[in-house]
This record gives sequence, structure tokens and C-alpha cells, in this order.
Amino acid sequence: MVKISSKVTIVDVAAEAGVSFGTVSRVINHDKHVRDETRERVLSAMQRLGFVANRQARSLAGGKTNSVGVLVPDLGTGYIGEIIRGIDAELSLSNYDLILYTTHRTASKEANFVANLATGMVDGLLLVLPRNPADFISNLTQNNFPFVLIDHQGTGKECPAVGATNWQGGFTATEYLIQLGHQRIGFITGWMDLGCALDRLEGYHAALRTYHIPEKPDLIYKGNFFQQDGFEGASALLDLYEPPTAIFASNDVMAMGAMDAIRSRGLRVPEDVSVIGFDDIPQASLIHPTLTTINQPLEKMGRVATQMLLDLLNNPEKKTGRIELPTQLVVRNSCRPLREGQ
Amino acid sequence: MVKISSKVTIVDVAAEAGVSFGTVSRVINHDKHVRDETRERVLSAMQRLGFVANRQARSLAGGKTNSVGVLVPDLGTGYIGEIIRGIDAELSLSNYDLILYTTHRTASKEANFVANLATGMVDGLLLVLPRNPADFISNLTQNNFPFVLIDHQGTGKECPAVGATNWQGGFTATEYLIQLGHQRIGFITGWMDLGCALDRLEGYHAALRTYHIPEKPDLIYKGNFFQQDGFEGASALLDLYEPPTAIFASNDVMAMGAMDAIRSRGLRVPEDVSVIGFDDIPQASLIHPTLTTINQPLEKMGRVATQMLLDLLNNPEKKTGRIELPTQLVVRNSCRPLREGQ
DNA sequence: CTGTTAGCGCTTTCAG
DNA sequence: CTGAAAGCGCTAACAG
Repeated sequence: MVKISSKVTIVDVAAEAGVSFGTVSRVINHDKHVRDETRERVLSAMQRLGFVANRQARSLAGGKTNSVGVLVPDLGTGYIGEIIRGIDAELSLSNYDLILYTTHRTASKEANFVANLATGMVDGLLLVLPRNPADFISNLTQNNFPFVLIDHQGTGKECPAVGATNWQGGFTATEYLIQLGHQRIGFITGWMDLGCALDRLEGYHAALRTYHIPEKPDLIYKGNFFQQDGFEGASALLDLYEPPTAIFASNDVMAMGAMDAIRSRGLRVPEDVSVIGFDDIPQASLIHPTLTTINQPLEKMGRVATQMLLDLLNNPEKKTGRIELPTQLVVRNSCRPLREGQ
Repeated sequence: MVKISSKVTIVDVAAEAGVSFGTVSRVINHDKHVRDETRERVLSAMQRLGFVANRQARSLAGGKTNSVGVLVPDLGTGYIGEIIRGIDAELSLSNYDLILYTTHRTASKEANFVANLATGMVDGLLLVLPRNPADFISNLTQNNFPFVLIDHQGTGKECPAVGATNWQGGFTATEYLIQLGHQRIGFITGWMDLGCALDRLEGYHAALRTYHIPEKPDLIYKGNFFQQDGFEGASALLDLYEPPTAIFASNDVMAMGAMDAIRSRGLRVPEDVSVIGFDDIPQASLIHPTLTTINQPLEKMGRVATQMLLDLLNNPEKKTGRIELPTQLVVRNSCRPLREGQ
């Protein structure tokens, strides 16, 4: 078992191996200019003494921290958890530590965070769904500080980011509903300040147009990604003179809200109204009926973003743009073909 | 806006303020031995230059890192997310950073983690649901390394930990069902290696005894906290010659599995079978019907544990034992009174 | 109260 | 290839 608080330093190792501590440092840093025999001797000394390099000291001297900061808005939903899971997985492969900052969606926190950043606490940054990234992007870019945005539509500027094909997902979901025979398809939007919400809506529009289905503005309800919006949206849609036979919610949480609204009116899902979501969060397969939705590869997005960042850390000059990972239709039990006369 | 990568050091500040850098250090560390006027001068100089102390250096020199490590098994469920949320909230109040380690429930990761620990990466440790804490506890205790366990039954040793009143929760849930008129109450256990699972079962037994309801071993199904166990457990229970009229699952996820099993047999929740869970995870209120359950104050547990740790960090000698936070019945829609002749 | 002097443990030149 | 020396930015005695 590894002993805790082993205060073995390179000096101890050097003594044990009979070399200068500079040589030990070289071995630690995989410097080529060490004779194999010497390296072996040092390595075995390290082994014997149970040496573990002191990160603090390495950072101070070397000017790097070996840890990346991850800024997330929240931890409540499984959504973000999935992304972090991916980040963590990739990071643990590369000897970087993960320092987590939560903004709780407040601007003051974000500022505080930037200050921390300035401390040189981390070598790079992973920004998950930043609230208003514009503020930071220019600052970060100017200072040439490595960072990658996750799941946020770029603000026009070219900067490293990973997202999902939201437009395609919106299209696919709508198309699926159309192919099931639905024509009156309600849509509950996400928070329209976010590019992803916009793209999903665009995808919906495009599918409608592709299949020559008349678009009715009434069928679009403006939500904000919260469950309550789903409930209210579906309620409003069902109150229409010609209510939709299917509802496409911009995220799973709203889809759940919609399902509740539908049932609270004595209707059934999917018999009376089909519901499709977006995200494929873990609970999508846990609810009843299980939710048909568009899968966003959250975990993978975390991984890819991390890879991009590590790459950036190694080649600071490297230019990288936005990467979009494919979304995918996941058919479960919340949608069914339109019945006769419905 | 705070400038990034401001390389201002205490030396710069000292020059700007016209004092020695030692004095600046004193100001940073809230040392009382500084004349107010001097302090002001330094403070304003810091302000002007946008000084931010370098954590690495402070750590190296001062022997502390100003960050606490949080070890979690996983991030998939909202369960852990809630706890982290509490930890994060409390930590952000105290200028400590949170370094997250995920074990993914593998022993090798835990070992790796201990090694990291040895590096002196963190000042203290928050261990969320450790897999086999016995290995670490002795090691940590021997080295007098500050740590707090979260939601794990102590292994008999007295050590700082926070948990919930699982026994009480088990009792309350069962009692609630009994008061609704149920007599045949099925129980799906959690992973019995965990103290919390055991306690919940004990609570169930106690309630039955208290109300003089005969205990039938058949009504207890051994699960492992996974949804699948809930499904299989409920299926098995419903296959009994005298099936239960209510099912108490040791956690919400299994309760959801149970609900699925019930419905897949054409029965309804709660009309035909009542279901109660444990935890009150976020999705408990999102599913249909909403789940009646026992609330565990996850977020608060995180907060309290963090407070304990910070306390420990300040008074290393302080002895603290296990703290149990109250669980609470949350009545929603998955239970109803027993009908005549049921 | 404040300046000075050692390091903390390691990376990086710069000589050999 | 390897040793020696100079810091990284800060804390913590120790003198005044």
C-alpha cells in the first residue's frame, strides 16, 4: 500500500541513487540525456523510497500546474454529469488533475473564476455551457490561454469548441414524427439565447419544409429548457383549436413536463399524443413510457473537448475550430404512428 | 475586467507600496502585526496592480494547498451530483478549491488516488461513498490526514463522517404504508454490504414489529440498488401467492424499476400497488406518477461534511464522530390507501 | 510594527 | 551525459 505523506524528495532519491538531484529531475521529466544505466539506478531508488513528485514545486519551478479547470454552470442535471464523466475519463489518462468550478449561473462567480485563472491555477480551461462566453473568449484569446468550449454555439468567432449536430437532430426528430404520419407537430423551444436551441428549431422547420408540411406559428411554444416550460408548453398546445398529435420538446426535461401535462388532461402518451425529446439524459430510459429522443453524445463530447485541450496544451500554436459530434435518434416508447381520424 | 495571466508578484506590490515584500505577505495572510495605514497602502497597491497570489508558491512555502480533494465513485446519478453541489457551495465560501477524483468504482483508481494524496495535492479529503474505506481510514488516521466520510456507514471505528438517519427513514416509510392500511409490504433491499442498506431494512422490520404485523421473509427481495433489481424484485414479489399491496424499494432508482415491473403486468401504480422509494433524487418528482419517497438531504450532507472538514483543517486535534442528518417522508402520488378486499 | 533571511521541491540553464 | 547554481513566488522565523 502506498504510504501517505511520504516526504521523499528528489534530494533523497539522488542520495539513494548516488547522483545529483538534477539528474533525478531529468529522469522525472523523461529527459533523453541520461545514460540508461543511470536512469535505471534512479528509477529503482525512486521505487525503493516510494518517491512521488511534489506537484506544487513542479508547478512553481516549471510554470505549469498539470491540472485543467472545468467550469460548469451547475451539477443538478445528469446532463452535465455525463460531460464531466467524459472529461474526467480522458484527463485521468493523461496525468492532469481536474479542478471543478461551479458558476451556479451567476456572473459574479464567473468573474471570480477568471481571477483564479489569472493565478495560474490551471494550464487550460474547459468551459461547459458558459453563460456569456463573449466576455471571456476575447480575454482568453488575447492572452493565448488554452481553452475549449463545450456545447455552446460559437459567437461567430472561430474558437475551439465541441458541440453536437443540433440542427440535424432537430431535423431527424421531426422527420421521424412525420414518417409516423404526424402532420400537426408541436414544438417547445429551448432558451433561444443559446445557439443549440436555435439550431434545433431550425432543424424542425427544415424538416417540415422538406416534407411540404405547412408551418403553423401556433405550434411553436417558447420555453427555456426547464421542466415547467414543458408542462406549460404542452398545455398551451393542447388548448389549440387544432391541437398537435405529436410534440417535440427541445430537451428531455421539457419532454417530461409535456408528458405530465398531457396525462393531467386525461390523455395518454403515446396513444393520444406522441412526445419526443432531445439529449437522451439517463432518466429518459427510466421514465414511463420510456422517452424517444435524440441522443447527444455527452460523454463523448467531454472526451473530445478534453483531447482538443490537451492537444492545445502541447501545441499552443495549433488552430482548431468547432467540432460537431453526431446526434442520433433513439426510438423508445413515447411515439407511435398517427391513428385514423386523429 | 480582471486581466488574465497577470504576472504581478508580491515583489511588484511591495515596490508599488514602498514596503518590503515580507509586509505584503503579512497583509495577504491577515497578519495582525501591520499598521493600518501600511495595510491600506499595500491593499491599494494590490488593487492597482491587479495582484493575485500564486497558489502554487503559497503551497510550496506554506505547506498547504488550499484545496480539498473530493473522491466520488461516479457521476452518473443525480445522487452524487447533489452531494457535490453542497460541497461546492460550502467550499466556495471559504476560498478552497475543489479537486475532483472519480474512482469509477475501481480499486486501482483508489490506489492511484492515494498516491496523489501523498503528493500533498490537497489539504483534506471528502470521501463520498468510498468502496472499501477500511483500507484508507487506518492509513489516513495514522498519518493524521484530515478527512470526512460521506454517506457511508462507519466500519466500527470512530471517524468523522456524515450520513442520514437511514433506520428512521426505513421506519417512517414503512409506517406510512401501514397507516395507509397496507399489511403485505414488500421490501427490496439495497446492496447489503453498505450500512445504509442494512439500516433501511432494519427500520422496515422495526416498523412492522411496532405495528404487530407479521413479518414474512418472502416479502423481502435482495437487490443491489440498481434499477434492474427493482424490476426483478417487484416481479418476484408480485409472483407470490399472496403478493404485496405495497412495495418499499431501498432507493428511488429501484422504485422506478419496480413501477415498470408493476405496469408491465398490467397493474397500476398506485391504484393496484403502492410504491415508495428512498433518496428523493431529482427525477423522483419527474416520473409519473411522482414518487413518494424518503428524502435524504444530499445537498446538506455535502455542506455539513465540508464544514466538518474545514473545521478539522483548522483544529487538527479536534475529535469528531459521525453526524446523522434527518431523513423525511415526501408524500407524492405513488402510494394510496388500501382498498376494500385488496 | 517591519525588513531580512532562509528555504519549500523542483525545473532550467550553464558549465564541465 | 551529469553536476552545480539560480531562481519560481511565497511563508515563516528572526532580528531590529
